[in-house]
Amino acid sequence: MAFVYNMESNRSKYQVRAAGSASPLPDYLAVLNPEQREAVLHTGKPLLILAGAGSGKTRVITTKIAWLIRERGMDPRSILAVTFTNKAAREMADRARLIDPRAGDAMLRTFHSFGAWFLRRNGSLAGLAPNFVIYDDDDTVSLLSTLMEDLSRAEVKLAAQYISRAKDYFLSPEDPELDRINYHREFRDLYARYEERLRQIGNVDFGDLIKKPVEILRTMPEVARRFRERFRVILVDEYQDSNVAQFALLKELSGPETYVCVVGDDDQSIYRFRGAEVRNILEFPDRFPGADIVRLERNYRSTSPILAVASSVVDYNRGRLGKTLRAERGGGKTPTLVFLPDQDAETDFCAALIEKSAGASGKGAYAGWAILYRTNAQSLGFETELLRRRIPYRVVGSLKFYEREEVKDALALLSFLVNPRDEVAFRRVVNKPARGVGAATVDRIVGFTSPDSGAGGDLAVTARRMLPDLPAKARAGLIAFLEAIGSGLAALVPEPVSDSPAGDLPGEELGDVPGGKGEPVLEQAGAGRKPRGKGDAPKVREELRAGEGLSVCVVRLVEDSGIAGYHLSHDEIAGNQRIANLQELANAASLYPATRAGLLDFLEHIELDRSIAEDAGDAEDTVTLITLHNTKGLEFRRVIMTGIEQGVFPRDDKKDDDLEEERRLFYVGATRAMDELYLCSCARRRIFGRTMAMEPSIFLREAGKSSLRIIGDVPYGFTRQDRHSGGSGKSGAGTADSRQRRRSSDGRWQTGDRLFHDDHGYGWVTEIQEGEEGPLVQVCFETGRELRFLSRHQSSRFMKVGDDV
DNA sequence: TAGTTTTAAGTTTTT
DNA sequence: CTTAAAACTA
Repeated sequence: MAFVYNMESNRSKYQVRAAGSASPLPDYLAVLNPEQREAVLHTGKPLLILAGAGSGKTRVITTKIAWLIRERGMDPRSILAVTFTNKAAREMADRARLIDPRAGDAMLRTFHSFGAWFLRRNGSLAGLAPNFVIYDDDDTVSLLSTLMEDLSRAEVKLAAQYISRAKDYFLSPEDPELDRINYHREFRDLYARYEERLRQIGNVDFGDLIKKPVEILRTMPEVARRFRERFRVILVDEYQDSNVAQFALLKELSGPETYVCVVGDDDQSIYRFRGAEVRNILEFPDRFPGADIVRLERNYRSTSPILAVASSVVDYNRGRLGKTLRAERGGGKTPTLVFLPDQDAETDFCAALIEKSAGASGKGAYAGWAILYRTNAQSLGFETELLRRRIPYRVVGSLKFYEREEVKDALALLSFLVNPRDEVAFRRVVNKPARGVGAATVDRIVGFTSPDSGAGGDLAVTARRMLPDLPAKARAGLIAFLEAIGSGLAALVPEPVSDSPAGDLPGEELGDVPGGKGEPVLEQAGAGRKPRGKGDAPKVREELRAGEGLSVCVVRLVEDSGIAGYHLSHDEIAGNQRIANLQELANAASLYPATRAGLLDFLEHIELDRSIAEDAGDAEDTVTLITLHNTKGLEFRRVIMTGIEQGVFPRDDKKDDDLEEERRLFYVGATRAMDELYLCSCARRRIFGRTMAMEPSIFLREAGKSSLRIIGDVPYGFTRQDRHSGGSGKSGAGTADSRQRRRSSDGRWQTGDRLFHDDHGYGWVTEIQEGEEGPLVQVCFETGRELRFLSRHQSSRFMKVGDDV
């Protein structure tokens, strides 16, 4: 059987034959190195693949999928491969299909997308209707704020984070272990009430997409059995980023017969802050007894000087599985460390460097460059400078399309259409534009809508029933809203169509939705029938055009609800852009059928994949601006890491485990570079509009100055002190020293010192405590306020003044 | 209640 | 500095 395997020609040198083997290996296996091949051909026991950066991890997974189908006669549909990002899932599917087209039938999804798929089919076992909508973090906060009215938004956000973390750790409100997340009684109650409310509404949050499937699998052995029969092979990518709940899901899905293979790199674990549990990978051999480990330690991406710098930094971490990455590429340029006076000089340096190099090389040269930074906010300066020099660029990951107000409004309308129990969506749009339906009315409606009120929790039904009892103004407004919803509903083709563009496997015999999908969710009688054109739903010029499929529904909802008109009239300048965004949303919807199922599918895809389709993105010759986190899995010929200063990278509140995570982030960033690596560090930086003095990041010292070509004004003390001999894991010593120095040069604070603070005016020091984070200065201001400061953090905000002032 | 002004607060990272 | 939330006024 002939097949075509696309591969870069320079890899042909790996086309070897297996030693001692009489028959030649097929090409797609011959290109692998011995360790890679061992990983691909491994069977029978659980397998942990420790894959260093650039060691051909994706190739191994995709090849393994193809090999299982091709050589082991495995049904593609019995293979499940989970990743963490949609991009990774797509890439994996594409590459696996290149080796064998049948791989397209394997289930390749993100953890969350798999969870949603599972719940659509089996959620009813946990009391979840199949028409649930997925709440994002914003919606979660909105819902939570209705449960804790007297708290500020910031406090609600914090609570939402705790709940999200609790679910990451597979902790329910009644779990004793919940104390580890937050030991307050109130939190436990709040969490319980939130869960109850979510259940009544019939929606799920992100955490539920993992947690609920585990609960179902644990309590229903026959469901678990069915899934274990279905999926004989489970592959997990980026395993170091999995959390406790995801581990539990993996455990429940895998029986004694299941072949489990996880791939990861403990040095690239950078999502601890959102619940990733590095121990999942560290303890894999214990949790899956008899597991084999294959190490992929040959790096094909970076030249050895680059790898040396990256490894040197991450070597300072303790608690690693430990592996030695070897560069297969010899030679190469020494990475450059650039000391710059300030961030303007930094942007200028980067732009000039790229201009000089790429401008001269011509075609395709810009695409080789990437500028990396710690926080999204840092991208602004680079954008303006690149724009000024007419250097083409693209910013990865900062497209907040689905977070825009008008888009969220439209999505809320659509969500409500699908699930009229959705309180969050209802509150968001029922009085937008203002229709006289105030908070009092909304609270009344929501209050009357209990699950057993006969309306089944349906807010639209309750609202309609309450119409006669409402004041005229509110009544008229509510009618207008219900009409708009009815109008959107009328745009849907009534008969249930079960196909979806999402590529769900056809003929899914595994746990089909009970009762079918055609169940009416919203009564279509009354308001929706009313002919339009009464003037209460003004057409928004010809700005919005409905195309195919679901876009008809989107456009009609947006126009008839008055959302489009609201945004257009509200802000003349931004309005047109907002209409354009709504149009883009409608365009995206046009790919889906105008059915209830299509709408559900559309919403699910938006919730789970926020990245906007970058079809042409790969082909374009542009510089990439990207956060360090977002670079994982990517590679560039030339990489500039910027803002490598204490306080920025690492952030200065990081210590111990968090600091180690930052160090891994450095490792991830540096190992993206194939040919050239530049590290930038500024002496001054504007933070909150204030210019602050910065120190070089401790990571720069850890990189080893002898491994770097250093240019620019080297800060005092940088070259003098080299890294500690022996290279022990003692991190943070350098920071402590420098803090000490800076503090003493300012002069220590004493009780009675008078000072001036930019925001609070004059005051005097009343007390000094030695806090964990340095001296804690208590100040009494002339305004009467008493405040405490960490002198280390705030030193530039207040200054000592003499007695004469 | 809606829209405005004032104040404060915060800048990781994401499915 | 930018943005979001609280407070205020018409």
